[in-house]
Amino acid sequence: MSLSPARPAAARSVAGHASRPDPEALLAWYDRHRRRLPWRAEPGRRADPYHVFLSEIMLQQTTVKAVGPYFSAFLARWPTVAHLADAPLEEVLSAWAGLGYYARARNLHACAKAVVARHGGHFPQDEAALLDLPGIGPYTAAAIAAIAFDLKASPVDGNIERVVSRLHALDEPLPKGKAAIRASAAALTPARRPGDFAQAMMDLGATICTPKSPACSLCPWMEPCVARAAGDPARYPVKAPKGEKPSRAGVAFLAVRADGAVLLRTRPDKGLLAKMTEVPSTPWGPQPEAPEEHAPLKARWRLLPGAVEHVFTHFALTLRVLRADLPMSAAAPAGHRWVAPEGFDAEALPSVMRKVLAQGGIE
DNA sequence: GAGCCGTGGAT
DNA sequence: TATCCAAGGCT
Repeated sequence: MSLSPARPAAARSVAGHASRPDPEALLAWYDRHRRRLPWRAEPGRRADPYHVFLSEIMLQQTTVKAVGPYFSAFLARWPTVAHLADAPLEEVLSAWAGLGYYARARNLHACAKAVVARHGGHFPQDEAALLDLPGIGPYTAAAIAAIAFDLKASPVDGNIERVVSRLHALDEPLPKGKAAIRASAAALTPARRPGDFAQAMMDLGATICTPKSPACSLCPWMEPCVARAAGDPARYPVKAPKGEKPSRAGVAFLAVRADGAVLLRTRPDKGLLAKMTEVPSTPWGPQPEAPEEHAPLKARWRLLPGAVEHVFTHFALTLRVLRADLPMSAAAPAGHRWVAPEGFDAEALPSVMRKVLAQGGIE
């Protein structure tokens, strides 16, 4: 790719030519408007690498608002990476329940163990070594390197993709166009305050350069922005069209014992909701299956009114719920267990299963 | 490279 | 209601 020749930072636009975006202008904006977030250090200081790591994993495809309470809870329960490494995986999964993308929780735990085993409990100050850790990909490795250690790294998340593609009017559809965006982002990154620069880019994307109707008049880079000059910044980033989302259906078996305990089991080690807790059900397929042969135990099953609707990343699920009330003498079948509602918080119950329980009036 | 992997809020 | 999307990574 070709870069425009370097010009003094103070250069102003010549007729028809936008000036080069000035990193210092963005940093000055950041110093005035930076968001206060639980995982961020005070201005002028570096954040704890463990805090940066924990927040970055939680923030993958997840909103700041959703992460807040989970971040606080994890930090209170496991104050250091060594504490997290020593925790049982089941406890980490139950603490993560509700946040989604559960492979992150399994990798978070594996990563904590690896940091202790490989690096003596300290995160390596090296992008390549960070990238080698489980659950840490190109974005997160660069983010930790930049934010925790102020190394000259260029994380590219959804915010930065948007900012950079607009800045240069890069219109090659994603994901193919990501290479050019990454190169542009790297070229923009200054040697001074690279960590603040990365966070400034993300804050800019989150608050000014938003997906729809961006607030260009408030943007420190309004003048050099090519998309803004062209009049339609919201067109960027251009994305490849996505396919249809299929539907699946199933029937869940809500067995309730006389004392209120519910029959639960743990999902398989791999695939959707791996190792999470579930209410037993038929397989989820394109067409609902006959429930009889899938019931966990013999009982008088009654169909509850309504259905549970839940949308996963790549399919939509409709779950009808059968309920049966069992006596105290009912034994849990192999692989199943009775769990009282008071014990739900200690279970790794994903949201879809909370919905199933709620359908039976249980919570 | 493309499919898999959650959830909830905004528009 | 439908669609998008939010600090992506793994296989």
